[in-house]
Amino acid sequence: MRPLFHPSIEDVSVEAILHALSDPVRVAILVEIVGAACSQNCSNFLQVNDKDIPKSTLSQHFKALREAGLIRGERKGVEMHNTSRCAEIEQRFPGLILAIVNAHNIQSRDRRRSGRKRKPIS
Amino acid sequence: MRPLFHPSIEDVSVEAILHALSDPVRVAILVEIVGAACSQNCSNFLQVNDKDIPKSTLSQHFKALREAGLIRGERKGVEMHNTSRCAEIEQRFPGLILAIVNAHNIQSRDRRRSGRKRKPIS
DNA sequence: TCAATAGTTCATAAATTCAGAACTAATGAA
DNA sequence: TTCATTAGTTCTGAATTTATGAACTATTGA
Repeated sequence: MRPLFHPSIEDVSVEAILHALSDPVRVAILVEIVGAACSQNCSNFLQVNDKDIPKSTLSQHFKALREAGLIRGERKGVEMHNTSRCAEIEQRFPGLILAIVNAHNIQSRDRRRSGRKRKPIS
Repeated sequence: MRPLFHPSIEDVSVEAILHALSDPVRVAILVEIVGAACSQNCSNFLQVNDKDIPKSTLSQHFKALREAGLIRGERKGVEMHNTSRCAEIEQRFPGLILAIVNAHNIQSRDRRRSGRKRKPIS
């Protein structure tokens, strides 16, 4: 299988980062990968924000994150190990990822408070 | 003519902001509006980064920026006065716009240094 | 009333995204 | 080896989004 493409850090563009993170599923994936102690495989995300994501779609989302330079994916046996490249990006664009993740957190908190997206009491 | 739509600040979403600013023309417009002492009309941007932008396209770009909550547009006689809403957004998502504009500046500087996008010596 | 200016809307072609189906690659068991 | 399983990618067509020329609207000034 052909090796996955990863841009070198100097080829990472702000446009690509912003585009990648303008999708709520991709932000959720990145936040999870950043926060996790160990690398994450794709199948951990077949459910995101209470929504089922088909695995072909998920694969495209991971590709988008990889090609934007936000994560690194390494095939380890049968599964993929995904790790964040945020430290490199922090070097190149200081404060960018933090500000975006932070803004997303503020938004989620506000939405919870105002009662949007609340799970129905089953 | 029907009045232009502007979202209230609590309806502004991170996704919409990031999507709006994932386009280089729109970032350039926003940066210009933020940096300008007075409000800017659309026709100031028929050329952006040495590229001609058709006015219908430009109109859509301004609409995208308005509907993302990044700028406010007011019709003043025959032309439109566009002003930034960054102060409001700073209240809601501290540091976000600054980090993005900053990252774009770093990228432009790097590109100039590495010789990309250099105008041919005519 | 007419022409000029500034910008929007419409229509359609081009590009992008989504998701099911088929495929590939690695592993483990028989 | 061969088969089944698991994890993920690629293919393909449908749906959505974007870009832009052409037509349109609104305001101003002559």
